[in-house]
Order: sequence, then C-alpha cells, then structure tokens
Amino acid sequence: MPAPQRAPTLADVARVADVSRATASRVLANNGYAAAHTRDRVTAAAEKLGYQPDPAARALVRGTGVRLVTVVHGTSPRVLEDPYVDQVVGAAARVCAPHGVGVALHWLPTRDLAQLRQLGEQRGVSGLILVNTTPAVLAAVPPTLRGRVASLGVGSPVVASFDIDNGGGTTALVEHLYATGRRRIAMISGSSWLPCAGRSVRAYRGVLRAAGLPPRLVRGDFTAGRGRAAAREVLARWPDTDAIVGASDVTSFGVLSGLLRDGVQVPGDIAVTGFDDTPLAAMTNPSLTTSTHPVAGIATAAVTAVLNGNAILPQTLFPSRPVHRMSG
Amino acid sequence: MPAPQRAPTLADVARVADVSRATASRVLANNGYAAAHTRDRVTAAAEKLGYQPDPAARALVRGTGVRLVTVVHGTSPRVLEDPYVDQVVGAAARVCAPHGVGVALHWLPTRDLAQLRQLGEQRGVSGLILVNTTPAVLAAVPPTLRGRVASLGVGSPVVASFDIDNGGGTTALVEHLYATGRRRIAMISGSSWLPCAGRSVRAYRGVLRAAGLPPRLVRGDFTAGRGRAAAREVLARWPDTDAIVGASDVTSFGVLSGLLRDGVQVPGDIAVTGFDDTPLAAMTNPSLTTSTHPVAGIATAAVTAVLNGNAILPQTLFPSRPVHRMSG
DNA sequence: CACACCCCTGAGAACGTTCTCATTGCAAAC
DNA sequence: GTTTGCAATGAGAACGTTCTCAGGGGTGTG
Repeated sequence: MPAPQRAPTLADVARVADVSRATASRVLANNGYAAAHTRDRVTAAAEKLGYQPDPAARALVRGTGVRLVTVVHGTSPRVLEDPYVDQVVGAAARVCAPHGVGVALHWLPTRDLAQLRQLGEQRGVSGLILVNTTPAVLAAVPPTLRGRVASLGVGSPVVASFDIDNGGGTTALVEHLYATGRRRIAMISGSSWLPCAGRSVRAYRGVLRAAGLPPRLVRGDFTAGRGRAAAREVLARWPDTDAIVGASDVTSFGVLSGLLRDGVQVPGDIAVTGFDDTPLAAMTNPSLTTSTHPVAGIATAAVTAVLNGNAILPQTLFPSRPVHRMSG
Repeated sequence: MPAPQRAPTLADVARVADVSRATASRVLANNGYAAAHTRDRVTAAAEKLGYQPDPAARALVRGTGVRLVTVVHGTSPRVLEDPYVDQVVGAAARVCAPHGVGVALHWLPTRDLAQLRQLGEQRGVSGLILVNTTPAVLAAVPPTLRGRVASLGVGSPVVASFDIDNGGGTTALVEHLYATGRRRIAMISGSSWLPCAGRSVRAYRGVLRAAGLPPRLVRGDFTAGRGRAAAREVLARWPDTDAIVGASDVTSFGVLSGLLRDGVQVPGDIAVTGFDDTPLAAMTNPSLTTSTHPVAGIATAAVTAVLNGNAILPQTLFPSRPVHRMSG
C-alpha cells in the first residue's frame, strides 16, 4: 500500500540520512556543528523527501510568533485604502511567506493608541510593522515588544526604523516647479501629526524661503476628498496660485479632480505634483508628476529587521526620486 | 519577586481554576462535555489571567496551518496592484487575525499553474483563497487541499466558491446607458480566460441583442494601460461610438485617460462606466459611473469557509449594484 | 603514553496545545 | 439491588521542532 500521504517530518529526514533528529535539525536550521559529509547526507535526504519544516512547530519551540502584524496608524480606517499602504503590506506578505509567517493587517485609531498594547499582548505575534508612525505611537509600544518592532514614518533609536526621504523628494519637486517658472507655489500637506508630513512641509518652506517667496500652506490628510477641498481653499485664498504640491498621490488625485471640475487647466493654469508614484499616477489626466520610492525594498528591510529580532536596530533613509510627467 | 512576565498558558488557567489541562481545554475550545460550574470557573480564570491560546501550539497539534495563502491568478504580477485585489486581501487579513492566522499573498502566473501544487505542499498552510479563479486553476489544485480552498471568480461544486454577479451588474449598467440614449455602446472586456469576464461579455451582448444593436467588443486585461489602448482601438474601428463599458474600474481609468487625452468629451461625446467601485472611482474627472460590490463580505465569507474546513461547500453569488456618477 | 582540546553526534527534555482513553459518579431502567 | 448508560473529569500521549547536555572520537602537545 502507498504511504498515507503524510507530510515528511524532520524524523523522516533523519531516518533516511541515518542520523539523529538533533543532527538533522542542526544541519537544516544551519546552527551548530556538522561534518561536511553528514551535512550532505541530510540535505540530500531533505531534498529527496521534499521536506518542509513545519512553521507551527518551529514557532512553538522557538517561542517566536507565527504572524506579523502590520499596524497602520491614522484617524480613519480609510488609510487602509491608500495604495501606498497596500503596496507596503503586499510586499511584507511576500517577504514573510518563505519564513512561514503570515501578515495581519490592523488599523490603529489615533484616538485609541492603547489598542497597540492589546495587539502586542496577543500570542503568536512575531512582531509589529508600524506604518505612519508618530512619536506618540512609539511611546505606546509596550516594552515587551521592544526589538520586534519596525517603524515606517519616524526615526527612533529604540526600534528599527525605515523612512522615506520626504525632505529631499519634496525639495526636488518644488525646485523643479520653480525651475519651470512657477512662482506662486502652494502646498497641501499631509496629516499634521505625521512626522513625514512635517518633513515635507519644512522642505517646501525651505525652498520657497531660499527663493524669497511666501509659503501658501493648506492642511490635508492624505485622502482624495480632502485634497479636492483643500485645492479649492487654496484658490479661494490665493487665486493667482500657479502650482500645487500634494503630500501624496491620493491627495493630488483629489486636487486634479477639484481643479479640472472647476475648469482650471492643468498644467496650463496650475501645475500639480503628487508623492509616492502609485500605479494610477500615470493614468490621470494629465498624468501626475510625482516622486517614486522603493516601497518593496522598504517593506523587505522592515520585515527582515523584525524577523531577525532585536540584535540590530538599523535606521535607514530611503531615497525619493522625482518622476516627471504631464501635470507639472 | 514578581513573576518573570511569561504569557499565561493553559496550564496556568487550569491551576487557577483547579481543574486539569484537559478540562480547561475542553471549556475554552468549547468542545466536549463540561459542567456549568466548571465552565464558569475556567472562563473566570482565563479572564483573570488574560489568557490567550498560542496559535502555534494549537496549529501544531490540530495539524491545521498557521497562515492562509491568498493566491491571485493573472498573467503579470501587476494584478496585485489592482485595488479590488487589495480590498479582498485586506479584508481577509482582518478576518483572520482573531484566529491567530496570518495571510500570505501570492501571485500565480498563468504560465505556471504548477506553482499551486508547491504552495499547497508547503507546511503550515491552512488554506487557499483563489482570486481570479479559472477552471484551469481549479483543476491544478492538488487533491490534498480539497476542502481548504475558496474560489473567487468561478463557481464549482468541489470547492467553496464566492462570486460576484457580473452578469447582473453589467446588464444594469448597459441598460442604464441605453436608457440614457446611448445606442453605439462598446465594451472593453476583461482577460478572456476569466469566467467572470465572460459573464460580463455575455450580459453585454444580451442587452444589445435584445435592443437590436450590434456589439462592439475589444479585449482588455483589467489594466489601465490596456484600457487606454483599447479605447483608442474602439474609436479607430467604430468612430461613432457613444459609450464604453469597461470591465473594471482600473480599465476605465485607462479609458478615461485615453479619451480625455485625445480631446474626447466624457460623457458629452462618449459615456464611460467601470466595475468594482474602487475608492478612486469618485475622484476621476468626470467621476466614474460603476457598479459596487460587498468586497469585505465576500472576503469574510471565503475566509470563514476555509477556516471552518471541508464540511460545507457553499456557493454564493454576491450582488452587483450600479453607482451612478458623472461619466455615464 | 597521557592529557587537553575541539569537532561532532545522539538522547531526551522542553514548547503549549488537543485528543484518546480510562475512570468516576449518578440517575434511570430492569 | 444490580445493571446500563451517560455526563464529567483526569492522566498522559501525541504533534514536529529546537536546544541543552553529556559524551565519543579524533588530533596535537607535553
């Protein structure tokens, strides 16, 4: 009769390779001593049987979790709809899969940062990826989680943090607008409580100050709806505006929507730029000039940092490169 | 000295409730007999200690997996960028989290369906959610996975399947276009190998036939780039076209992009409709008339079906309701 | 030859659940 | 009063891995 179709275990590999389970484990987990010929026999056996370690058993004994929680911070659950967030989470899931770790998605309401504690106290959580982090969020991270947290959006010496060079990216964009003759440049910022939004604003102010121009700043919140409304506010306050810098692509989708609906020519009357280079940025009318970021690389770095544990706490700044399209 | 901050285990609960681990397990997993007062004592103890079962241990002994794999089928990895897919995966992750199960995201290339076998043979996979399923994909599902698979995109008696009423949704949209005076209605279909795309096409043909109108069909692939190109093909072949039905919102984003760039008025010259009601559909210029679907509900149904195992194989059709905006 | 020393290995105990099996009561049926 | 049957419980073995510990066996030095 054929074997009952049970998945091969470490014991099976050990039996085939004629070694003990301990030795097989050492070889396959690649820690501890193992003679070259033993190593070969074990890997051959594993190969032959198509052995795959059981993530559950491994997680159980290692005390490590079994899923990684991606926590997206924001005032409304709609942040989860942002393509930038989607890209981060998607990339994280792809990186985790080979490790037998899954990804759970969670929204952290700004009003209730205490939820972070609950999240961390859950069993089986191998770590946290915080998206849209703020200092307040960082402060709410329970100490038990220290070392298993990666932060996207604010640097910190106590957790691994990965960030986008919003300052550099925004500077490049605003300088480009200036270089193409724009002199009355407005900005629709991101949510003011986000450090990355602050960096963009400072960069914007910096370029204008250097050029001797006054800032025109309206607060946004990274949503398209707010972007649209904010664009109208800009025009109401400063009717001669000739460029609008959006804090995110989604913001600028709203800006384009509002301007075009009001009969404003883009880029004829007003130039518009976004931030993130989401897939649809090339599909708007006119296509959106924006700044691109290595999202997959960021997610990969964050996941590996968390999965490798608390040894190293890297702080990396990823570049922001302008992408010139039709809108500005 | 204080306890060394170890998470409470079932044994702790049992000790506090003064019962055996077996009894505690019975109560908390809610299977097997337990006297009312015992039940109370155990739940009280669990509550008091803040007990959370360890998903890894549970998965290990139950033989059930530890993560759920969402497999998105398509010709290019760009399918993963589709907002519809993002919404499904996000909803799935949210449903899974309380069960201690994570979600992994995977792209299944049309050219290499055999990858599905590898995916299924991986340890720790509690089930598969197939997005964009086709009969060929279903046939490639290894028998060992039967009963742990949910299919989105094609019905089947052997796996749980959840589907959108593409036919009904498309019919409503096309009839709406007809009712508003459009008589030369073209369609840009989805990828031809997808059954749901086929249903939409049939519905489109059906309405036109009933009205005595000839179809104008160009094949798309659910991407914005192809949508844009296809729109131009439509105008090249049938210059008097007065409406274009896109198979997805993303397709129609491309259509809008192409038409507007060519100076066509929407909806003045040509009406455009989408499908899915993605968040950005309200933000295009003009805003996109489309059809909305209970994505979160679909994902929830699929996840619970897989997690509950092979007992029931529901086949559900979810409704598609038209959303009227400016584009048509 | 004896003594370290170091590379390598195996036995066996964890990890935290669930599940099978045997055993206890206790009530109803004979 | 004995038997049957069932609700309720506990003891203990799984599940598949990793890790600690205690040795073997070589080699080089004294």
